[in-house]
This record gives sequence, structure tokens and C-alpha cells, in this order.
Amino acid sequence: METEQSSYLPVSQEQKALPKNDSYKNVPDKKIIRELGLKVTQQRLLILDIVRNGPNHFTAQEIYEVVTEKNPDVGFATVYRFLKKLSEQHFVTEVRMGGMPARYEWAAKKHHDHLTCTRCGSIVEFENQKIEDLQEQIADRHGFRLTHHILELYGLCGECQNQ
Amino acid sequence: METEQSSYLPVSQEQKALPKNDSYKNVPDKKIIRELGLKVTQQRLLILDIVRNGPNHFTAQEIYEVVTEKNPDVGFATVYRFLKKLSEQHFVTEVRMGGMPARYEWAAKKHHDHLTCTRCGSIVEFENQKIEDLQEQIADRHGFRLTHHILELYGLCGECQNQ
DNA sequence: GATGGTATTGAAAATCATTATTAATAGTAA
DNA sequence: TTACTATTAATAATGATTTTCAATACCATC
Repeated sequence: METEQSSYLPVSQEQKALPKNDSYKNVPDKKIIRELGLKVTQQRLLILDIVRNGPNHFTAQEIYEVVTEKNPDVGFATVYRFLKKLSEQHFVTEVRMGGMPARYEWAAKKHHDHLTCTRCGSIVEFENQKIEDLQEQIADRHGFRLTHHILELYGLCGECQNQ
Repeated sequence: METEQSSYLPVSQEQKALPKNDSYKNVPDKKIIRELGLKVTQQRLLILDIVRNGPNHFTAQEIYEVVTEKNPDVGFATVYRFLKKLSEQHFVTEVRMGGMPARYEWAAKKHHDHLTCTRCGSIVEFENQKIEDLQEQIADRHGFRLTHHILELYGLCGECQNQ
């Protein structure tokens, strides 16, 4: 059990932990953008709509592609900038693995973690309250106040185990 | 609970799960390199020595710097290439967060997870057998055979909670 | 111990996701 | 509507990681 100082500090500022449920389900996009302390723009409305109602486990690139189908004039950087804001405030969860582009998902809904097959890439979402509780206990024990976590299980799915 | 197909497939090949203990502690570097199916070279011996006995939670860059102190002729790419091999076979664990360079650590020792302060960057290592067991149960329930996992808790440490 | 085939290497260039820059534009408070 | 400022699109820049390729080092076999 050791504590050390890292030279690369994570770049998150606000540490408000979002509720781990779907209490944001009926909150309009505009309100969420204002809650982020940002101005409501057409671009952000469009991006947020797709983030909330589009495909799950998306990359910035994928969002960009869907966005430009509806409005070809939206830029790359705008998508990245807004996704970053959303993930800083934990409205979306960011997961990076290997050297792949980061994947995001709308987090202000029922919380869950992932079980990923490293062979075929299939993803199973699961939730386990016991693990959540244990995590809180561990944090308490070390004087931490949790804001979020990443739990990703990797292995072979049933199919891939039989080649 | 949904299953989906991802277009970006993880690039790991062998799926042998390493034992979650320090059973490799007394295995010589040479043997480990051969176990990876690689030739034993001076560069790999040097890198592996530092990975096993040097600082914990290191970046590729940090390893490179220590390596070149002892042998200035070792290249960047060699460090990256070898780290990748090691992490593909789960001899080192790779964790990426935010846009920061990936951090690695020697994994073939007692297993543990991390509790990280997002403000000051301090890291606490912990182990929790109950969580490990629950993870196995979850995998079983979905027909998966686990090879590894990432559990990273983020929050504010006691000090940072008081500004 | 020498030899030859092949994996490995260093150096530099290439890649690719992400971020910064900047002049132009759009949101919004008054 | 006006005026102020945040936001934007386009593009260049960044920075970590990977690839390329000719030169070299391993190591099984002689």
C-alpha cells in the first residue's frame, strides 16, 4: 500500500459526482449545456442530441461523422471540445484502451461497467451494486471521496473460446 | 444488458492469463523474454531490468530516459516495441487516462488496483479479493473467461478535499 | 568457434488522435 | 437593436506511438 506523486497530473477541474442513475433522462439538452456553464449553440445541440440518442460506445470520429450528415459545416474541433467538456463534468464517460481512439458514452443514465471480448470486440454491459459498495468502502478507508471509476473486464466470450 | 460489435478490435493475440501473484519474482529476465517468443538481446535485458526493478507507474518516456543513462545507444522505438510485447502478454499492465502518455507497471507480481486523486495525482494501490471474486462471477454469468481487467477509482484524497 | 539465416535494432519519417490558433460569426444581456 | 464575448470552422501544430528500412546482433547448426 503506497502513495506516490505523479508528475503528469490529470486535467480535470470540477469534481461534482453525477448521480449514477437516469435522473437526467428528461432534462432537455439546452438545460444540460447551460449547466455546463456554456452557451447554447446549434452545434452543441446537435452534438448532444446524437451523444444522447445515437450509438453507444462511440468515438469522437464517429460522432463527427453523424453530426456532419445533418450539418456538414460543423468542425472537428468543435466535437472534440464539447466532448471534452462533457467528460470533464462526467456527463460522458471516456474509456481508452490500447492505442485506439477514446470511446465515449452518455453517463448520466443508469451506471454500468463493461465486459469486453478481446477477440471479437463484443461488449456486455453489466451492473453490480456489491462492487460499487466495496469501491466506496475502499475509498473511505483511504480518506478519498470518489467522483468516478473505470471498471473494464477483458476476456474471451463463449463463442470465441471455441475458436 | 446489450451486446454489440465494435469496429475497432483490440489487437491482442495470446490470451493466457498470468497468475495474479508474484510467482514470476525469481524468474530471470532471459527466461521471460524467451517465454514471450523473442530473442534475448542486450536492449531487452536492460529494459526489462528497469521495468522490473525501477520506478512504478512509469511512462515509456521515463523508461527510455533511464535506459539511455546506462546505454545511450538504445532507441525510442525499441522501448515502445518491447513494452508493447510485454503488455500484450500481460507482463506489464497499461493504463491510459485523459490524453496523457500511457503508464505501465510490472504486472507479474501481487495483483492490485489503483485509487487516484484527480487533483494532486497521488496514487494508492489496493487489493480487494471480494471484488476480484465478484468479477469472476460476472464473467461466468455471461460465459466469458477473464484474462485481465482494469479497475481505477478516481476522486479527491483527504488533503485535496481541504483545498 | 565460425557461419548463415532471420529477428532485431536505431534513426528518421510517418501516422493519427487530439489540441491550439485565429479571424470571422453567433449568442445573449441590456 | 446593439455591443460584448464566447464560440466556431479551418487549418496548423502537437505529441505520443508506429512504421520503415538498411545495418547489425542473435543463435542454431555446422
